Parts: sequence; structure tokens; C-alpha cells
Amino acid sequence: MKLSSKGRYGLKAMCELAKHYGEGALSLPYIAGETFLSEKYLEQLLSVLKKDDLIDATRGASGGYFLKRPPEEISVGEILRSLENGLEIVDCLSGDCKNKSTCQTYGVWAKLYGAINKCLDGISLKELVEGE
Amino acid sequence: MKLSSKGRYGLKAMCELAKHYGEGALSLPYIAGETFLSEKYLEQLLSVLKKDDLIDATRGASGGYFLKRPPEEISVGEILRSLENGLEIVDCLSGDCKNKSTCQTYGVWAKLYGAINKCLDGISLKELVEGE
DNA sequence: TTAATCCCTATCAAATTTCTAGGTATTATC
DNA sequence: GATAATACCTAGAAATTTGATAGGGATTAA
Repeated sequence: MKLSSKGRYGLKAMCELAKHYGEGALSLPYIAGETFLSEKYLEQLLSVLKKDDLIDATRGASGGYFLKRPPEEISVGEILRSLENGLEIVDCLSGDCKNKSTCQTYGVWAKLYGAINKCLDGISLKELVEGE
Repeated sequence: MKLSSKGRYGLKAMCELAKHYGEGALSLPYIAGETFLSEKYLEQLLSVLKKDDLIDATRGASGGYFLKRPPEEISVGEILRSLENGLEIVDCLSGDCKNKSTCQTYGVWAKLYGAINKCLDGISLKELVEGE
């Protein structure tokens, strides 16, 4: 059970944006430089985060990306659910599992899913960039 | 972030063993039949669980597999750590990450790792087969 | 001796993830 | 108005991981 690179790298990119919150937009080349990611790869991560309304962007010369809300109002849970396309650790949590009622292990996944979300929703982006 | 089939199926096999705890060994073909898994695949899962001392086996005719401890003394955490080869959701939790001190996101993974283990260690195999 | 069982390890196939690449649309600035 | 800097979109190559199959060996109750 591993978090994907998308999640790990995307969270770092979000930290970078948080660090400069309020200073206007950061360009893709700049963020790529700070996070040591290729521009093309980072671009895809940012597009996911934008689709999920966590960041926004302005186009054209001197454009770039920026957080849509202040860092203290964005949780790590939101960010990872966006990048990982949900944190359901087993498929029966997403789709409608018809054996839910008789399945001996369903309860485990439900509890674990709850614990993961509770943990991650309790950490704000601000905490990360301010070192707790 | 998905749990592997190994984890899901292996836990089901453990439930089967728990259901018959104290009744002697269950053969591979029997467990395979109950869990709807191929014998050859299930065999690999059981070999992992055996290596990690959660189950034991007797060979030869009328041999089979059985829990090494009573179901109430085996946690789901132990089982999944065995099958998943650890529950470290990122590699820096296992190996020695040299950037631990400066990494902005390390704290997140550490907290999450703790939450996952705490949750799963709090559920015993007995609870699963007795329906809470 | 036989048949039923666990044990070991190699390998194939499929799926997923990671990353690269090329081109398009937009816009501030000169 | 031209230019250069930017974000946006989509296809797909490459690498890795996962899931599953297969064959043969060792052990032991009957």
C-alpha cells in the first residue's frame, strides 16, 4: 500500500505555492525548479489540482499558478484525495459493493478509510510550511 | 493508494482459518474452495503468513494450515503488515531518509503511518469472524 | 507404497504508473 | 501589432509492479 508519486510530488508543489501565498502567481518553470520535477510532469499534477479547485492559474506572459484559498484553509486530506483520485484503499469502498452486509472484511476497510481521512484532514497546508 | 490483492485475499484466508480455530488443520484445497482463490495463488499468500509466524502447517496426507495463536491474539495489523510487506505508505519511512529533518512532508507520512497502524492493530481477527 | 498434502521458485501476462513529447491558446510587454 | 512567456490539452512510450500460472520436489498418514 503505497502513496503514488503524484501524491508525494503534488503535495510538495502545494507547499511551494503555500510558501509564496499572497505574492501573486508562480510560473511552472519556477515551481519545477524548486521541486526538482520536469515541467511537463509537474504540469499534469497542477492540472489535477486545478480541476479540483485547490489552485487556479492565469495564462499568458507573467502568468502562473496560485492557491485558491489561504494555506490554513486547505487540508492535506483534500490535496491527496485530489491527486490520488480518492483515498479509498479498496474498490468496494468506492463502487457499490453488493456483499457489504455479509463481507467479513468490509468493516476493516471502512474503519481504516475513516482513520486515514481523519488524520489527513487534521493537517493544514499552513502547518507544513511553517514547520508545525 | 490501494491495498493489494494479497492483503485483501490473505485476510479472507485468515478469517477462514479463524473460523475453524481449534479444529485442526485446514487443507489448501479446502481453503481455496471457501475463498474462491486458485490453490497456487493462495499457496503463496499462506507461505508469506507462515514465514511471519502467523500460521503454521503440517505436511503430508491430512496435513494443512492452522493459526499459530488464537484469533483474539492476532490483529488485522499484523496480518496486513505481513501480506503487504509492511504498511509504510512512502519509502522514506522504511529506508533511512537523509532529508528527514528538512523535508516538509515527512511529518505527514509519519503521522499517517501511525494512524493506520493504530487503527488496524485495534482490530482482532476474532472480531471479524464473530461479526464485531 | 501410495496418495494427499505442503514447499519452492521461475516466469508469463496484464495492468498501472511514471514520465516524455508535441502542439495549441492566451496574454503581458515592448 | 509582434513577440515571447506562459498555461492548456492529449497521445503514448517506458518502466515498474502486480496478479496469477505452472511444474516439480519433499514429506507423511494411511
